[in-house]
Amino acid sequence: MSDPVTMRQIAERAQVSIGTVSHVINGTARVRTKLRMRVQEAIRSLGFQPSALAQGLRLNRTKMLGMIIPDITNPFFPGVVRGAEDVAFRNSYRLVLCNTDNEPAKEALYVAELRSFRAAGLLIIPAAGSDLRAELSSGTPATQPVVCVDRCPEGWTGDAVVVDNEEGAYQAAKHLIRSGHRHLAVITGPALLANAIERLNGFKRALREARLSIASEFVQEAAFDTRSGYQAAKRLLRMLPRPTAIFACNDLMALGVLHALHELDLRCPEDVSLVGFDNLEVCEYTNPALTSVYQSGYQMGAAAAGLLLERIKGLQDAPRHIALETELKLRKSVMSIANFDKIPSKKPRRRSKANREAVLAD
Amino acid sequence: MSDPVTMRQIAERAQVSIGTVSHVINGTARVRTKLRMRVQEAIRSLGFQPSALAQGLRLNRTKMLGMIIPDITNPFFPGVVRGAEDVAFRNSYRLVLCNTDNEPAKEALYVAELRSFRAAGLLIIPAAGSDLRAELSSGTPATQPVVCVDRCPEGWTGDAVVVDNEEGAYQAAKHLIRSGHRHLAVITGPALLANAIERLNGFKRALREARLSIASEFVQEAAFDTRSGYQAAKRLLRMLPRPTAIFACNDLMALGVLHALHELDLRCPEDVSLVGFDNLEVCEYTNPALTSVYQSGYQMGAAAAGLLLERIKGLQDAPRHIALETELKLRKSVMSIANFDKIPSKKPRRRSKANREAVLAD
DNA sequence: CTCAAACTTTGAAAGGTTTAAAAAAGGTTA
DNA sequence: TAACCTTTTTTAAACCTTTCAAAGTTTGAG
Repeated sequence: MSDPVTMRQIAERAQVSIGTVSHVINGTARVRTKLRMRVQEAIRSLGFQPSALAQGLRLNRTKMLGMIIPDITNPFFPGVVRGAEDVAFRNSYRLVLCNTDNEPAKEALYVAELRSFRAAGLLIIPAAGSDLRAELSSGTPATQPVVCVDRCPEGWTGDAVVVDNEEGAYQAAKHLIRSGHRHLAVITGPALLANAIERLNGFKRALREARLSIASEFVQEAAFDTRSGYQAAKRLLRMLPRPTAIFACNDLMALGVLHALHELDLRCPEDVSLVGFDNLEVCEYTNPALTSVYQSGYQMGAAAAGLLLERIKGLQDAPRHIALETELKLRKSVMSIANFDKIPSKKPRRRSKANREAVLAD
Repeated sequence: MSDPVTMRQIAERAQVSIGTVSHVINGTARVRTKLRMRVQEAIRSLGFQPSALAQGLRLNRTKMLGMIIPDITNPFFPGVVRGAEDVAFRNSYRLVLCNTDNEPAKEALYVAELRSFRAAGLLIIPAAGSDLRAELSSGTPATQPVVCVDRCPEGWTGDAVVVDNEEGAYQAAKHLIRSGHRHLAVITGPALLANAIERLNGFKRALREARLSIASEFVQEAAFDTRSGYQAAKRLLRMLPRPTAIFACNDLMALGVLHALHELDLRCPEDVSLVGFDNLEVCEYTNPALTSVYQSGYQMGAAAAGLLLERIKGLQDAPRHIALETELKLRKSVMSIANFDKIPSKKPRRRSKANREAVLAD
């Protein structure tokens, strides 16, 4: 009742050696029916569960996958984690969750620890500015495969599962341009993050193709969170001429933009159109519902875990770089220029001039 | 470079026995300065990291905490997990994350596995209808403490960290009543979940105190998710007389209500007021911004992990039942009856009669 | 009926740590 | 300097599996 059952006890009960028990359990050798039955019966009646620790020690690897992410509290990541957990679970692997808060030091700590724990493999969404290669170089990568998820650190040549950020952003910008916008602004993520850069590149490509130029102050860097998105929006909306459309490189920042717009008494999409990236659930419920570039965190996590497990099972290919597709989800936050004359006049709830300036002065 | 450094190698390098190395590392015995220095130097130069597996096997416990939750994808849970991870991390414990999807079978599996893994303790948000006591009874609870989080299974007498659901719901209902509402409806969570029951009780207490009765069909059960909240709302909004206010026992269901309202061309809060529970981030961005009962998932997770760690360190108190406070966050989704005459008339965007009926028929 | 071949089963080591007990070293006193 | 007490260091077992090599058993052919 109190202490867990070990193979030794099974062996005693079944009157066989421990080795035989192991062979029955793992099918590592033929065992005559009679003994096999006895062992199975003993296992059933005593309720044996092998010690994962002893197994790990002996085999020099566990059934644990390390999942290192910036912050589970960021609504994009739970989907990724869940996708990974689901495929891990189906293969009887488990997930150790680690939040780095984007601090390379914490990331390095976790990597070292998971290695010492003989995690079977690592799924990593690298911290901004992390030097993953250095962190990994002190061990045997052959026995502990690593797959980068969502973004790669600079110079990463290993496996990775990401999303086609460039194309997604391109589609977003193109949609705005097609809708007649000519003064586009963009709020990018941290310049250290590969996905932020790719999205910016896609955005710029669409402008280039449309022969539009972009003033450098219309490219504002923020931190992929609501607060910094809000601040960046405040900066942008103060400019003259004001951009008529903003592409926020993720939805959290788009939320910040919405907040800023509201505070400045500007209407979306009548005064400023907005497109986000990620297509979080919240997009359906914002006011107005947010047009956004869909990417499936779940699929990304699942694909990454799938690839990682293949590597664990010994797959020896060249490193793979899997880029999932995105899809622009149209909602209500973009106004077509063709409709400009239909914009209803503003409601009188407009703030007093003094008040507005106060807000702008922020 | 390739294989991890073991104590044996440290011992060789420092010209001492393995036991001495262990004593230096753990401070389990006095070691003369000279040897101690040699050992420390060896550790430094070879870069030793103890094998958590070997330690776990020897000590019969690891530095892992099992965290079992229904689904990390539900936006309330990431905060809980993060709170737990933060305090675990500060105490050099790590978290193994397990999603049960509210399936007791999956929960039981995880519990058994984490036990076999010698997790130091378990943090569990029980699945609906789980019999945790049974799952736990087959092992030695003394060595593996368990803390229930967010809700307790029926008859649970162990440690728990929850929120004062009853009071939170009471405040929500009271707010609606004070605002002049008399036809209140409630969308509850699964009747198997303690927190759902408590919230319903709080709601009913407020009604009782105000000498209001509630028709049984104004109490609709849903599953704490958006979809079922939407369906419950559809049922409610079809009734005559229609409730003038709805209390949704969590925000996800409130989102569903918002969706239903929109589809039926009813306005919130002019036609129907709405209060949610959880105060998710999304409440700020919905249309209208959602009044909701705040509870801190982060604090709950942190408190639970704190208590669990105390138990792991040997605290022997009577079981604790910690209930955190809630706070009603007022936003725009509740209309005061005093303002009823100020409601602007509906805009002409109202659907045609035929269309409306089609929607109602759903 | 014997012997070899094929198949089963067992024994023991290994994996890396902790720790109780034994051994060794160092120090003190007579 | 011997005897004795402390303090320091080492030894070896234990934790629970897996697995290789060795020992044991069965089978079938001659």
